[in-house]
Amino acid sequence: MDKLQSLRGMVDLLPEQMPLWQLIEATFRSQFERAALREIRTPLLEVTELFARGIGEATDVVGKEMYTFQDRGERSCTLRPEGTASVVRAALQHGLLSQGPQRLWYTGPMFRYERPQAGRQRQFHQVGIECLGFADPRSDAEAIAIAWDLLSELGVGGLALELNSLGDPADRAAYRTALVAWLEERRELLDAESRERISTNPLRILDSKNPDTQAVLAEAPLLIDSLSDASRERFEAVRRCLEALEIPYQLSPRLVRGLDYYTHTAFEITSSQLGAQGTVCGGGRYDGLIEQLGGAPTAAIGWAIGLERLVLLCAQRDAAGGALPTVPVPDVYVVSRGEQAERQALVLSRQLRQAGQMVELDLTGSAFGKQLKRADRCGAPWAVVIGEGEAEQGVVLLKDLRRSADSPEEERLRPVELLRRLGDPSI
RNA sequence: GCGGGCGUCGCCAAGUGGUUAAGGCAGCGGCUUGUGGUGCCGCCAUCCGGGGGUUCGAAUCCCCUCGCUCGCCCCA
Repeated sequence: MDKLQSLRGMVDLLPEQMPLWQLIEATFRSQFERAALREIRTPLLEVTELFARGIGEATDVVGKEMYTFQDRGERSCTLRPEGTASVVRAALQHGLLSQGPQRLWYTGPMFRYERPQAGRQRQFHQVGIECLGFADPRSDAEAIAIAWDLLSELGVGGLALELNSLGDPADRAAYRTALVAWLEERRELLDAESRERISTNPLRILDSKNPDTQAVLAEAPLLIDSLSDASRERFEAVRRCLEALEIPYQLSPRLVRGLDYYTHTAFEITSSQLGAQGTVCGGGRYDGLIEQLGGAPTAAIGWAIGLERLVLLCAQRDAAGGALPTVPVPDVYVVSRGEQAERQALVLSRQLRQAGQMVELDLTGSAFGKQLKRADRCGAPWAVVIGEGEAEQGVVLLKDLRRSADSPEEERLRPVELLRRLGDPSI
């Protein structure tokens, strides 16, 4: 295939798909506005070090999934694989946090060099929020509620909120020690990959998909049991808030997020309707990240939703209900023939647009029959026809395309009358 | 990085060794030089993702390669 085509995992969004995307975008904008979040936009390209330091050198994302290259100034640059590190960087760089806590949201493309599959591409889109400078357990619940309500408002079904607490770094270190000791005693019972991970990333073993390993793990110590009293109380406070909000959740003691910066509350919202990549929203608290990136110690919580996955869910919902948003159809289709008429049609189209109408102007110069056929097919309710005769008389022909064949409705009007007529919704 | 499935026109799709590769949709042109939804006619892949091989002969068999797709891993 020597035809030019997009890079692997980079997909085009075609006009037909855009109405659904726009509906989703409008929905989250409105949702965020009502929650007093403010939008922030950051560059797609950042210095590599931002992600190495923020997300963690040992993570899969940093270790093997980033688009990293040298720019012409010999700087190591990386296409952002997620939004949180960039938002924190921007907040620090511009001193946003010195103005108090910040509730921020963002959306845009992210890049991860992975093997594409259902619900996963190399360039994909996320929408997310980052609440910087909020430590109260209520902020965890508030953030989760915003995600939950957004998904509910979009009507996606089959959702489940999975919740866990990772504790603070000291809790995690204590747990890690306990878990490694426990695993070492049962090394022979684990699959090969999990055995490797005992030394590299033992917490991740808990996520193993291997059924035999899972059976062994059923008895493993739980992170929850290694939590300090303070961490445990904090987690319980978050749970009480969710209960007050009547947001159902299930505890997932095995839930370990893949980015190093998470602390305390970690959660995922999954859908049974997504195939293998079932997570539509993931997030949690990252109380250490801001300090890690050079700021003062600052508590924070955030999440991200994968838009391709959300679109998939909404499309399923709509396919079932039969109400996919569609591409808008013009109000008026303008047909003309003859040099003078064609020029008048051009001018009239602009006037109609300035008056707020959606206008498609036929520029083909083909026979009236052809132009009217296109007018009909495009779905517009009205056609305006300007021929040589009309052009000379300074009138236009307004045709009602929705009339049946036996009572063709057409009317000669002066352009000013036409503008008034089409501008009036009562016709 | 590792597995499975697939690859014929913009889209859907027949064809599975034999001379010119069905059909439908969309598109374009036409059917008494200016009037639409139907209808009719015509045009629209010298070529079957690409390369090599087997064969008298391949889109149909074999090999390689690229791509798409689903899954593993990981994540949103």
